[in-house]
Order: sequence, then structure tokens, then C-alpha cells
Amino acid sequence: MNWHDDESYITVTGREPFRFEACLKWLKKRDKEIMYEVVGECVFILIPTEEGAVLSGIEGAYDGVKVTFPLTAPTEAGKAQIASFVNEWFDMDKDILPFYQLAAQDPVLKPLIPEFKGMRVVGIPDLFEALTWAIIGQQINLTFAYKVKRRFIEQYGEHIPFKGRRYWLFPRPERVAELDPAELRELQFSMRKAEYIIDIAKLIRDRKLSKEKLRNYTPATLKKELMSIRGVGNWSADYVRMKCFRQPDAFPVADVGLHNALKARLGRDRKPAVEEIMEMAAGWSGWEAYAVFYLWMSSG
DNA sequence: GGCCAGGCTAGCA
DNA sequence: TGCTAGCATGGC
Repeated sequence: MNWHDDESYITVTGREPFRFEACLKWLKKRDKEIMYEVVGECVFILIPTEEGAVLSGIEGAYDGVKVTFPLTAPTEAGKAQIASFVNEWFDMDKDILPFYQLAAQDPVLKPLIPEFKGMRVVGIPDLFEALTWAIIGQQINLTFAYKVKRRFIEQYGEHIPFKGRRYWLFPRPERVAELDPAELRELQFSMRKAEYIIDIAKLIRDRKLSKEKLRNYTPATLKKELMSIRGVGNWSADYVRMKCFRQPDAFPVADVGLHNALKARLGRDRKPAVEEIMEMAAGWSGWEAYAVFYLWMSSG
């Protein structure tokens, strides 16, 4: 990771080609998201550090981003943690040139590259948040999923107000582990999802599950490990590998958003079957996550 | 009003 | 190993 301390702000540099403006397009598209707020060309988010949560404003810089601190300035150590979060959120260290090389040979992906060049898979660095969001999003439409997520965060998260808006920290596993499924039912979680999420919170609270433990697993082992968690199937495991562990070969092939994007790009009147998608994706090998993300971005 | 939604589990053959 | 009912409700 490459970052620099400029006293009142920090800069984090991405590996070329990196363009924050392209990532910002994605952030703006998720306008029902509650964990961050886009104001103009700047995204504000509460970033957890060991010295507490720090409200941070992130905007584009020459070959990376500039991060300012509108409320309280973090210490040197805090800045390092914030730089690390930002670097991870935007997958800034990844060398994505191989993806562009294979995309140039691919009829589906090729048209997307000029439009979104420099865009990274925008991630979910926190494992509990990534798993919870994957489970909330299963088999319900995204509009409703965002409503449920909002209720969950407003009920059990903490926030800091700034300029008439609230900036949230995702509910901590220790808090969620204490809940009764009935409490989440009131927020319109299904009973199953309530159980899954509370169980995962307990696993994390009891140190049986952590990002640090899983971080160095091979892709296949990580997927197997994630799928051993109740409520996490094929799609969710790949979604979390993609958004939290940044493994570019993660391929949530059953994803309805992917199906709809392909239908639109191919001009079909129905969604392609999974088998057909697998054939189409033969050339995406190793970069399926980026292919999926660029396709998500291209539609809807 | 009916089909679909960023699927998963458990039960069955 | 492969198939499917049931989940649970909102969105459009």
C-alpha cells in the first residue's frame, strides 16, 4: 500500500490504472446505501480505527484519493488504519491490467472497458457486514434489502451526526449476538435470516470466525470454509470472497443482477441460463469478479 | 394481481 | 449427486 501523510489530510495512491471517479459512479448508483454519503464528488464515511471512528471525506486525486477529516484529525497510527481501509475498500493495490488484456478479447466485456476504465470492485472490508449484507440480500429485491439493512443499522448501529446527516458504524457482532431472532423479525428479517445473522455474530464474538483467520486461505479453501456457515451458500460465499477478500476469481454465477445485465447487454428477451453463462465466462478465468462488477455497473 | 427478487436449507430419491 | 418445496414479503 502506498500512502502519504500531508498533515491535515492523507493521500492514498492506487496502482495504475486507478480512477476514483469511476468508483464514485458505483457509489452514486447505490443511492439507497446508508453506510456512506456522496456529497458532490466526495464520499463521506465513518471509518473504524483503534482510536475510535473517524469521519472521513474521500475525493479523487491524481492517481489515487485524498482523504480529509472534517471532524477530528486522527493520529499517525489512525491515519495508517484509515489509509488501509480506503486502500482495501477500493481494491487499490490490485494490478488489473491482466483483466483489461482478457477483456479486450471478449465481446461482452470489451465495450465496458473504455467507459469504466480504472474502476475497481468496490468492497465491504468488514467481514460481519459483508456476510450480513449477503444474507439480507438473498432472494429479495434490492430496494427492500436496503430498507431492511437501513432498519438494522439504525436500530443496532452507532452514529455520528455531521451537517444534518448521520454517519453510521455497522452494528457490532457483540451486540447482534445478544439479540433474539424475534427482534430482527420486527425489522422484517425472515426467521431464517435472523437466525443466520445472529449465529454469525456469535461465531465472530467467540473468535471462531474472523477475517484474519481466513485471510490467507486459498480461494477454494476459503469458499469451502464460508459455505460451512449456515446461511452461506454458493452465491454468498463468492459474493463475500469478491467484496471482502478481494479474490478476483470469485464468481457469483447465480446472481440475478448478473443475469439481468447479460440479458440487457446481449439484447436477449430472456435471461441466459447458468450453463450458457459458464461458457461465456470461459475467457474471464481468474477475473470473474471484475467481469461481474463491470457488468453490474453497466446496467440498471 | 401475479411474478419476481443480488438464494439457502433440509428432505427426499 | 441431483432435485425441489418452503421460506417470507415487498416491489413493480
